[in-house]
Amino acid sequence: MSKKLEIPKKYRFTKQRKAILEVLENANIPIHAEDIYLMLKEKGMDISLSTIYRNLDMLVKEGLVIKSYMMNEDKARFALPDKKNYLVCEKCGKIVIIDNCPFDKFKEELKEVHQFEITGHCIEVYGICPDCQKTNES
Amino acid sequence: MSKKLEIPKKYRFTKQRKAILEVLENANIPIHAEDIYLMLKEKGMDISLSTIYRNLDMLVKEGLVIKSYMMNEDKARFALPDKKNYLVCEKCGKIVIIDNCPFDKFKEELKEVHQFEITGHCIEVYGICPDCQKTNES
DNA sequence: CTTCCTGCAAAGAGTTTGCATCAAA
DNA sequence: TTTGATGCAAACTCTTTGCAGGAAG
Repeated sequence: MSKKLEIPKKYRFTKQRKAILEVLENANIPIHAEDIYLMLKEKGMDISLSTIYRNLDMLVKEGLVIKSYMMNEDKARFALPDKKNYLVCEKCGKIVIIDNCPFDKFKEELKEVHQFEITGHCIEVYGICPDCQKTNES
Repeated sequence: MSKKLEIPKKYRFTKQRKAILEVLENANIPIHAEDIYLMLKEKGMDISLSTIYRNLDMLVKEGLVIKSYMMNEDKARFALPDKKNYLVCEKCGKIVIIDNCPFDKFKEELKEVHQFEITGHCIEVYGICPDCQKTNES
């Protein structure tokens, strides 16, 4: 489905970069820079947060990674492009990825109305997840 | 179209709050806290940034204002709910509000697939605006 | 070898908080 | 009056940057 992530040849293939990419590939929701840091620390890797930020910046610049912020959170989340559309439960914070995003029709309409040449999008939807609908305690 | 903004009665109606709301009502795109600060300063009002942040927090908590972050920007933007869906030009940064968001059909589909009770959404679309399409200099 | 990358520590930027004062109600 | 709201300055958190040492090619 999603093509394998490749670091452009103009960058060196260091073990830190490799590790960061692996974490992103295994994550199934957008995660924080610090999550990556902690996961790698836990695996016994000695990496610094600034290395993670520097590499995430590079990946975002290259279009390989999507950076986003969730409502009422003030730290960035990072994910591979196929995880950029998500549902968030307002009660428990659970995140569910929306795949097969039916956004393309919408995109056509937008293109005509605003004459923008559309290059990308990011959709964030809020709601109450099935579990939280059951437990009706605020 | 959009209903008049009302501060819930449990809060006092101070001149600072009134001023902040006015700025948000007059803004036609999501703006930064500092934009509000500068606009009010310019009008001769003596207000502090922390008051602005405190009031924006309150407004967001009350659901009267939407907080969002734009890609490659690390400061929050605030807007009335009718301006939460927008197009951003990747070249010049121009922001165009999407109104009559054709998102409702999509919403139904999401509801069925994920069984979330949808309460809100925020769409960010990237592209190249008509002006930047003409001037083909990177 | 050369150049890019990393880790560390310090700096920056945006946002939040404590506290005394002020002003709605 | 009473109590919530403000302004100021200091504190915080996330992110970025400078620099010297390290590793990829």
